[in-house]
Amino acid sequence: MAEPKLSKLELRIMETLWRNGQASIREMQEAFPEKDRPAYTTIQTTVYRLEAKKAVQRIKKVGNFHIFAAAVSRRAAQRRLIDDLLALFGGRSQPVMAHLIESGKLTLADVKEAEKTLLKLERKDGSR
Amino acid sequence: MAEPKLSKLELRIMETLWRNGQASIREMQEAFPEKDRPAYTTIQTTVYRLEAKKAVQRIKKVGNFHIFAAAVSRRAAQRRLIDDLLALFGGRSQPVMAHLIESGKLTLADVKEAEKTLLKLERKDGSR
DNA sequence: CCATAAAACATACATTTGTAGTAGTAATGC
DNA sequence: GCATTACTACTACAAATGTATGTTTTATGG
Repeated sequence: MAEPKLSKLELRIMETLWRNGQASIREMQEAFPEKDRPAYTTIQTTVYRLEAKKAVQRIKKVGNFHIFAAAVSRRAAQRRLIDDLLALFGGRSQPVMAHLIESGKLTLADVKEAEKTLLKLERKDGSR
Repeated sequence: MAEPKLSKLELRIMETLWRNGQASIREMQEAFPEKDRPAYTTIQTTVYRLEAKKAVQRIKKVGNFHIFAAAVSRRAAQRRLIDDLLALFGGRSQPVMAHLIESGKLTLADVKEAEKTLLKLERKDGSR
């Protein structure tokens, strides 16, 4: 259970923690757009679940409210997401790339950047 | 509801249909590795749900069993998956690429290929 | 024809996720 | 010091998903 799987809503909540470093339930709630903002208790329940999954932790109490912080990094969480998706594609990246291009979400700049990173990696680490 | 969202198990079942063109429940079930193969009725229930979602349809009856075929293409289903994932990243591909590289799943060849495709697209379609 | 085997169909149930209400408790404003 | 407000803790519930059992129907082999 290295990286717990996080749901959509859980991820949206984590985003506030990742961005701010820490936050109260109220702050996490208010980070949602006024239109279509879940109830306070909805966020609360979800944060409790995140806590049960060890994805967040309480770091202190200020006044009568608790302050939470992420216990898993954005990187790790995102990595988990992508690995899960990739598994559905039999671990192959190529179809994923193809779809990204198709939907116009992948720019040439993105690709150039990736290429640069890959070349750099290859130089340092032939073992891939 | 252009493209229904398909769950992990549903996708694994669809895979058989996409690959074979058509299949009976029994065939879909037997496509799973003997080790860790869901019960016949599990597949059946899931196929029925796929039918309710209009992702598969019965095309004929042979003997006492039905033959099903996919009613959504693999491409469309995969596209939906990736769009959903991308939404979690604010629609940006870059983080996805970064993670693919990090996990060693994206080869330089994949990137070169993507680049070629992109360049070709750009020439034909400046509106992107 | 009819017993049997296979498949269909209906139903059930646990877990996860999104959603929220309610009751109790703790700060805070005077 | 106490009313009001804000937050916590507990509970509830529906939809989606994975999983399966029980019951009925349909072919099929003799």
